[in-house]
Amino acid sequence: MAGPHISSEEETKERTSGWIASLADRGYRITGSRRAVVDVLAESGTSLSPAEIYEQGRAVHKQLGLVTVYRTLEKLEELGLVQRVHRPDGCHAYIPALRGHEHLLLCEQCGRVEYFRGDDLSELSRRLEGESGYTIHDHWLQFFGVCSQCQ
Amino acid sequence: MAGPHISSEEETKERTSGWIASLADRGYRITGSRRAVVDVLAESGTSLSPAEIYEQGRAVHKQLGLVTVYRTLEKLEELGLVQRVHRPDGCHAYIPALRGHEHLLLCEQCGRVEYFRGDDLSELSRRLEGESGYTIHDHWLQFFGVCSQCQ
DNA sequence: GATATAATTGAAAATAATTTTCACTTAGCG
DNA sequence: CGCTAAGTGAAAATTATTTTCAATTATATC
Ligand SMILES: [Mn+2]
Ligand SMILES: [Mn+2]
Ligand SMILES: [Zn+2]
Ligand SMILES: [Zn+2]
Repeated sequence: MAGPHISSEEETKERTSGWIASLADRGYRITGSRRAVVDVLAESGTSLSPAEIYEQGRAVHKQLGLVTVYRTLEKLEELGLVQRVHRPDGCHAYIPALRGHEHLLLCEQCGRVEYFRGDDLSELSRRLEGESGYTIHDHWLQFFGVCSQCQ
Repeated sequence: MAGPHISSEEETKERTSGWIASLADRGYRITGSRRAVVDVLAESGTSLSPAEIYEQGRAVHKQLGLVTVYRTLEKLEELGLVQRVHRPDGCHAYIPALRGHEHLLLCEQCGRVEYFRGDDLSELSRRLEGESGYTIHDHWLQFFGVCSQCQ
């Protein structure tokens, strides 16, 4: 059971090419604008809003439009590659999506995002089902704190 | 350790008067508009968006304005009495705030909200602190399912 | 490599959600 | 009762997002 882990440069490069391949597989064309959005978000260790992706993406592809950032996020989300992060201070930023049974550890200062596995909430879940009469399908678990860089 | 629990009519009445008292204590005036917003949200078993509060609130106080709904929510939030709920499908709805160490169980169908206690994530939290170098301050835990009514 | 064509683009316009402005009203104190 | 600062709703302004549209371009086919 591996602990939370900042993605290495290797891994983010793989993520970038994987997302590009997924877009192509689905029949979407690979354009400079889409490449820019993918590059920026796949290689970011922190969550980014559409406006931030736009800003950073223009460094890669200067004619990038904000509209295309929205449109590309929509497609990446549909492919299950990115998702919104929910935070107390706002939920309009995106991250590489959780894969399988994963949860988040978030830095309150810098927005850094880490992924972890290995929680076991099945007992609690069963207890709640019994007490409430709900059929439980899913859960979210997020920890908030300050990363070592920010301390 | 009590299980999750739909608030009784008694309890929601108390919540309503408690919120009104808190607003008054803080020096805010008690108006028909504020009363309407408080009534609607304090007595609701489901999360409500500002527009829904506005709509329901007009049944209580017909000249209520949407602006005042926003302004009242802002004050109730500042007093720690209400908070936004975060859901996969959107985070613009409000609920009576969690009190102390509580978490949510949400119905995916009807929006019903239940509160529970008694999770223990301290071991997991310590493990993550050790592995990540973060100092963890807080966590969110939410279960999603279908309530007994909706099944 | 050239060509055809449907997908994609960015700018501008439209829409939706929220906030601000403002002239009028009123809750709550004396 | 009055006084007055706080609060109101309508309308305007702002912000985030989506839609429209004419021009461009990625890719399949030759
Ligand atoms: Mn889990
Ligand atoms: Mn907890
Ligand atoms: Zn940090
Ligand atoms: Zn339900």
